[in-house]
Amino acid sequence: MQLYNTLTRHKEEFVPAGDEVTMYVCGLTVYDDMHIGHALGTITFEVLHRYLEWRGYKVKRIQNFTDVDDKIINRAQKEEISSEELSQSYIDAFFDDMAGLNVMLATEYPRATQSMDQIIAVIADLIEKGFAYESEGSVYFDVRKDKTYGELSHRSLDDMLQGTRFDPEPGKNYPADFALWKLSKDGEPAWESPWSDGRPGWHIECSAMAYEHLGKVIDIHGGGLDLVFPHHENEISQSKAFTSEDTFARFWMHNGMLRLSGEKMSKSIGNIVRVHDVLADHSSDAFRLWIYTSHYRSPLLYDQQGLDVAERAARRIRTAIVPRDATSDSTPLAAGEFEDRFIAAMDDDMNVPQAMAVVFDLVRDINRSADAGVDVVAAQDKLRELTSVLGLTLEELATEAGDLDESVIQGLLDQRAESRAQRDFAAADRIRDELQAMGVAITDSPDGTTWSRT
RNA sequence: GGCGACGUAGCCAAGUGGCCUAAGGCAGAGGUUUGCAAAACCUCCAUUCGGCGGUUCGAAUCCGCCCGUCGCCUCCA
Repeated sequence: MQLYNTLTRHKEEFVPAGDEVTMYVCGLTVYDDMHIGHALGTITFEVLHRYLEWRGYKVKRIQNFTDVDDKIINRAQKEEISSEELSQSYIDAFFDDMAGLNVMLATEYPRATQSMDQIIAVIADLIEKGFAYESEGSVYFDVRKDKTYGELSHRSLDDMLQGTRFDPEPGKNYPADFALWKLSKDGEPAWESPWSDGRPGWHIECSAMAYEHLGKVIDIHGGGLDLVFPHHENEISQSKAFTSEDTFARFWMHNGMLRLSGEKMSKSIGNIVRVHDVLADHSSDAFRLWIYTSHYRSPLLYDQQGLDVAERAARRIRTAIVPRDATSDSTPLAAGEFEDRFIAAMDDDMNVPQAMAVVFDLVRDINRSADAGVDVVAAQDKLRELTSVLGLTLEELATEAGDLDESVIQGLLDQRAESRAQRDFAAADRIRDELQAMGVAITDSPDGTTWSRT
């Protein structure tokens, strides 16, 4: 499988270093609801996980929660609850959204606050090795000690300093140095350390947790494109300093940003669409199919209509797995060619849009063959298999009809069948409209009438 | 200012030197089927890939310039 590696800016053949694929994905800072940009990134790496497993690899995927951070502290103070309560409530919400999106969970979800011993040990080691220094109760990483600093974002320290958005902190020896440990003010969450009662900087938790759960060198490190600099750059630097290895992650993968009205969807800009809101009137399949129209490294523009379009596309796939009777003796439809094409697409840097094109080609072939009476059972099984690799459920969106008494629907259907038998089509159509208004779509066929939720 | 990405049909979007007279989804047109629908199936729907030059036997794909959009440059998925 070829994967694009941000480090080398090329697609490279991916082979795990050991028996299982080790994957670390930067997760959320839990101070607010999850928005669909977070879902885009999460699903990108979840699909990679599903695909690698389907191809026979064992995968260990770790996704962290940043549950100590200035924004969490501020928000908790505003709501007059503890930081723990606040972050826990958003972690709970996160798992609700994961279930709603049919996301296969990661192997583990470590939290910064539960990895404090490990974080402090790494920082102490970095000081001992001379890569970090203490200053006024805080600890900073000395980026000038790392001659390869900038290798991921492909820029030199000089380039970075030209950015001029540096707000030099008094304790730093050098503006580009970053905090490993921060002294906490009164009333802020704090952990005991050799340097002060404080809390970890943002970057160190990922290195410490990756090391703790996956080892010194990991196969794949993932996250959003906006994390390349400084977050992942700093992770590489401090991790290499700590482990003395010449690399931290063999592959760095970054997904494109979700945009809303031209701008990146971001909590700080405030142009947010919550996962929860999208799932209120769209199936997870529709959300995924919408995402799957574009490649994971491309930016994606939020589009309400795009979700509606995807809903119809989802229905098209669901229709193709409805059981069909074979009435012909001809050879059953084989799906091997489609599977080969699916694999070829996915092996090319997870080209999910291409893989979806294959899926839709299979859908057409199933419908065509089934109409001709050909046995499509095996092909339908293959369709289910391939779509499940992409996390599709092929289940209908539960709507108000879900709360309806099915006997009521059946009663109306019986009435309509009676009307049709008497060729009173006006009455039959009235009942059909009535059902439609309830969210029930009906389909007549020679074998009778079936219904589904819309 | 520095680094980088993108611009393909009405919309979304794949394709990055010949298999492209360019996937797939949605929308649209005609047809089959149906009491009528819906769904499904068949046919059609970009001689063309932001613009202008260049390299090449050959370019949507490589190079240059221009126009437009976006990301990162210590909050960010």
